[in-house]
Amino acid sequence: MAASIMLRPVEASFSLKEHIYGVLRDALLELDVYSRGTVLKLDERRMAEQLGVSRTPVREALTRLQQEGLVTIQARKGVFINKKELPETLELIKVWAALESMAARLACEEATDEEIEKLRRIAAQFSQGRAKANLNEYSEANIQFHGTVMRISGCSRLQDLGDNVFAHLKPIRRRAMRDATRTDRSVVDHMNIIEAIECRDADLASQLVREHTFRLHDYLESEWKNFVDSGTEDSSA
Amino acid sequence: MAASIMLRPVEASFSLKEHIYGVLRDALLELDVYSRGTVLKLDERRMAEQLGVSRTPVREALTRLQQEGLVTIQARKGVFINKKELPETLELIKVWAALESMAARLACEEATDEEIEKLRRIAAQFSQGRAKANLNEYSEANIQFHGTVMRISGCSRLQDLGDNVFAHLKPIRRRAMRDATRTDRSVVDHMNIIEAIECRDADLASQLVREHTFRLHDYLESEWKNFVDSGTEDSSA
DNA sequence: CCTTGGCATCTGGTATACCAGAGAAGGTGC
DNA sequence: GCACCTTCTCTGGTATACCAGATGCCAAGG
Repeated sequence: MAASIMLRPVEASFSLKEHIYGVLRDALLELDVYSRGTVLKLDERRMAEQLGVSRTPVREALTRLQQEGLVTIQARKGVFINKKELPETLELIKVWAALESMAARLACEEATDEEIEKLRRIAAQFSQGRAKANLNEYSEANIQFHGTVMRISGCSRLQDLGDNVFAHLKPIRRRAMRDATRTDRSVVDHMNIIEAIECRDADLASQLVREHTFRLHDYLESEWKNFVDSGTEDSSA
Repeated sequence: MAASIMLRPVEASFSLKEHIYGVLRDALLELDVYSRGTVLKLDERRMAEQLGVSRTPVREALTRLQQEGLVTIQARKGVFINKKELPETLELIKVWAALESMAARLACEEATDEEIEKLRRIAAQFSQGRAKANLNEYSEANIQFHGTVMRISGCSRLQDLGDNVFAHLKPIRRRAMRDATRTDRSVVDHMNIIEAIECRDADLASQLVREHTFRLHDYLESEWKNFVDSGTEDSSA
């Protein structure tokens, strides 16, 4: 006792391996792999040195990153950042559509009135006008919206996988956000989705989410060239 | 020039880490975690010794296995096999339903006539009667069927995730296979799914696959107690 | 100038040593 | 006999040393 100062327990089971995994992952997801000149090769030793740790935790992190699809490790060659080209990106979107449309379906059964209210609140943060005015804010609300749908589904596995896919698409979403036409459409979509969930219309909610996501799919399919910096002649095979 | 003998490249980059990952994964998936008395704790050192390698490749494999959800690594405690209880299993099935119903939808657009023919051939391997007569054979064809639908979708990411989920459900499927009533129903379902794909009816195909998968969901929900050996008092929280 | 063989070097893979937390076992004092 | 404290051991985490394949440079030979 004695004075009984409050000490919050040190973050339980902190480990370098975990920490470094997070750092690398964030860095990779934030990295603009589409601009020219981005270095695609990583160096275990250099990274370990920069982080002030040995190679071991770095390697464990890289192994996980590889399994997650962010990098490719080639024996005695090196670690390479997986540059996402159009086909991979479109596949990710399809997976995302699969997961979130199922989440919306489940949400129709599981959602409480409070949860639906929360969705409304998130969506209400941006009218069509405000969305265009403050893209960052809108982007944040957008992420929250989709995350909330996933959570309401009550299926944590669905949510985890969805978050993962979502993270991979983050750089893309950031770039796609600029298009004002899409923003408007997106706001309307969200409202319709909420209504479908409120009506407990699982088929409709599922369909709306799927169509909403596929709009991003089709948009990218036609506008991809504007996403990679002009003049990139990298795509060989 | 000059004779030009054909030489196939030696097996590309074999590594212990990869091999051990496969071995452990297969062992874990094959392991009957539902019977009493199954040891849930693993020992890095013992495993490394048994496999005749150092701890390093074993640890890398375990890290990947953890990310995959098969084991949980607790610092200074041990590595534990993740015993799948009913809730987790039901979540897996929902994810599976999400992935495969999307795959069926995509298959309606992508499938060539040959691919549909292949589906028919797989399904034709077992009539309702033969399915019951030879469960192993039916099981194999069943796996092939679902795998083929995923592949036809043309979305490799969908396929990979699906395979992974499918693998986790393998022990469950094996046990659920015994129920003759379900077998009959399953055969009919598959035929209907093929027809929907052939008619390019994406909504229908998607719906049929989803309902087919959810039949397993509901079945487990009601029959789970018969899957774990009677008398297991393990489920605490 | 082009080919070719060898060497220097870079990179991930593997083995091993050591660390510290967690838990159980056993001893000690009441 | 019971509670508490010490200590011992087991476990994963981390650092480090060494290995072998992959690559590229460079020089010798045609």
